[in-house]
Amino acid sequence: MSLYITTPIYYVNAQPHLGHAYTTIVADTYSRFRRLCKEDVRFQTGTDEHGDKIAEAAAAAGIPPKEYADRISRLFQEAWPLLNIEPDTFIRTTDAHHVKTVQEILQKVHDKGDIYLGSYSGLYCRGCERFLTDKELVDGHCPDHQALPQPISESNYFFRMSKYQEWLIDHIEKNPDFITPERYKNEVLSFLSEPLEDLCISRPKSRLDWGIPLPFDAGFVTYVWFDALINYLSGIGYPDGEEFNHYWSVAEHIIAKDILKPHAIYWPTMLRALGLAPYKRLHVHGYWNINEAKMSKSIGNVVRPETLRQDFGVDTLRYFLLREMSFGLDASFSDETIIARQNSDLANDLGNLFSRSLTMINKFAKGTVPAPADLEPQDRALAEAATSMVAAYSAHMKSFAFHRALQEAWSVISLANKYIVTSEPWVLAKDPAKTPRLNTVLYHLAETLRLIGLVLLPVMPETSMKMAAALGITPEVFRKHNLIDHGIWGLTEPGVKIQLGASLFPRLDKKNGQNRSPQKQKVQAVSGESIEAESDIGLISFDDFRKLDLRVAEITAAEKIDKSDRLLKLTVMAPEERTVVAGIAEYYEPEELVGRQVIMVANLKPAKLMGVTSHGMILAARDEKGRLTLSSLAAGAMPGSKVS
RNA sequence: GGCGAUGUAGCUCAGCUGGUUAGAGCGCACGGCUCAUAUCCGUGGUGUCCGGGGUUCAAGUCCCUGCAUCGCCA
Repeated sequence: MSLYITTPIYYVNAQPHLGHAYTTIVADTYSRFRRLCKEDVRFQTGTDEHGDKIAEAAAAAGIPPKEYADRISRLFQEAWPLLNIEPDTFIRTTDAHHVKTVQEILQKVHDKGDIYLGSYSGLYCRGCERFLTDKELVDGHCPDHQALPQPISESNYFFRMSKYQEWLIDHIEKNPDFITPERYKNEVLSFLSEPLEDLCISRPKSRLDWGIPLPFDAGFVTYVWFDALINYLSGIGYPDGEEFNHYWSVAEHIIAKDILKPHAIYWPTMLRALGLAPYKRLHVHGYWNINEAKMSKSIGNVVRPETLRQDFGVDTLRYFLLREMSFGLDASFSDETIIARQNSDLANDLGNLFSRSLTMINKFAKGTVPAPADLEPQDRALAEAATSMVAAYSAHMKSFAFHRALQEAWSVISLANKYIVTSEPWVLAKDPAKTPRLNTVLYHLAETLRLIGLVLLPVMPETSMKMAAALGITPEVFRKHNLIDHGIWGLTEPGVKIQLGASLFPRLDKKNGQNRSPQKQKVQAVSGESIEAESDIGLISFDDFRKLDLRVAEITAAEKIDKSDRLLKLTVMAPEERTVVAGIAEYYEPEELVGRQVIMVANLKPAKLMGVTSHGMILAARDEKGRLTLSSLAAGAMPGSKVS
């Protein structure tokens, strides 16, 4: 069996963040899983590089759009190997063969009569890169960008999407797996219950130059979806080529729920117009909420995969993302939850099972896996559980229930830990007469670990390799292992030497992840220069803001500090009495300060300045002449009241 | 405003077509073991299964209604 799995191509207006990483890790894990089932897999990801926003960002950076796209695209290409993600193809919408394919398809659909010239007038938001309806506006402004949309009237080309509406409804209803999970299928059907409008697929060159020109009208470029979606075809060599014939019928797309409509409605109708079969399946996942806030570029609480890798390691990150989210639903990400997973699931359960089992084989069987003797019921129970786990795991992996698949593996890990306690190998080891029994127990542990290591390969490739290596399976041999031939009990050859290594997973304390600061999120390009890839760099999240304890402070006393020109020692009520040192002596006399209310950072670490310890910082700003002017309130407030 | 989803232990959630004392993991408390990464194993408890009404011999599970949260559409 073959399989073609894709992620969306990511728009190069943002650096890779957790959302991109999740989708791509899912695709990588699924690819590795199907390969582990001996299937032929083609895995594609890439970048989407045309459009207003890119042109504008490039202009702002003073470089050509292509150069800008090159830079950001490279960030994606470089990010994936760091997370052990191994796509077969990385497509870019600026690739020559993609451009050519898009034009061929446009021409074909145009020739067929499914693209026509129409006119459109409305209010256009540059931030959204689209026209807004009156009902979307809030006080005449775009609700997402707070900008005033511009009235524009223009001719444009439209794709006759409505023509295929009935066919699409029918196709979705006849193929229950076409869109999963079911909630998203229902959402699409609900949307399709209303008449579909035709899709505007062009922009006049006068307004947007950075795009693929329409082959039948040089005055226009194609817009967003007709360009982007076609990557799924151009990446496998449409219209001809063996790869295309081989892979298109088995295409499965993975997306986040925000681009459901283009993938579930635009794309199948485009394919229908082209005379192609629709893709096989569409897998839709939810969002990661970070520290309980919605992850969003505009809020700025994005998490960089690279930072996570440094803080927790690739395998922990991959395990966490797949174990914590049930595919399709939203999930929460926080340092606390990932650390909890690492400590309880990975270090305590798996890591410790692995460690204690290998140590016992080393101590009680001279470092080689012994041959099993007569079996007792609990041996059979463990072997049976491990074997049936492989089947249950596979079924869940096939249906994108990654968290369930992992739960299956962990129930065997838990059983193996109980098995050790009930069989007490350390007691057996003291009595030479019990050596056969001891050998049976140790063999069963080794074999259970081999199977666990095997099923973990798609999720945690490094850990899986370490486990195999420790059990005496070389990387060259292990790479050839698969679930069909090796997912069965009893393949460990007695006598194989084990290799003791370091712990699989360290236990973490809460300090991990704490070094993640906004400054560290600046991404370094290979050349070493820092790129302002998106507007949110340097922004802090609301949670960051909440860390600040800003309060109204009333100055009750002020005096100059000896030998300092700039420092004043202030006594403030906020509401408790504090001493604060402020560098405002050049601009304010002590006596004019008493009674004033200012804004103070109340939870700044105390610092000693010219021998006086300051417990806070008074906020001030420079005026146009460079003089400091103190912060103040428009009206009086209670000393100590919170500023927010 | 229309459609839909969700609301179960402190937290995160599982409970298929209604059927014996409602479950898991984490956290918490106590006990046991010592091979092991202060890890593992065992025991324990709490739940008005969102509120109200109804169908049924029997409802967390079906119907109606109210509330809350969320999503899509307008």
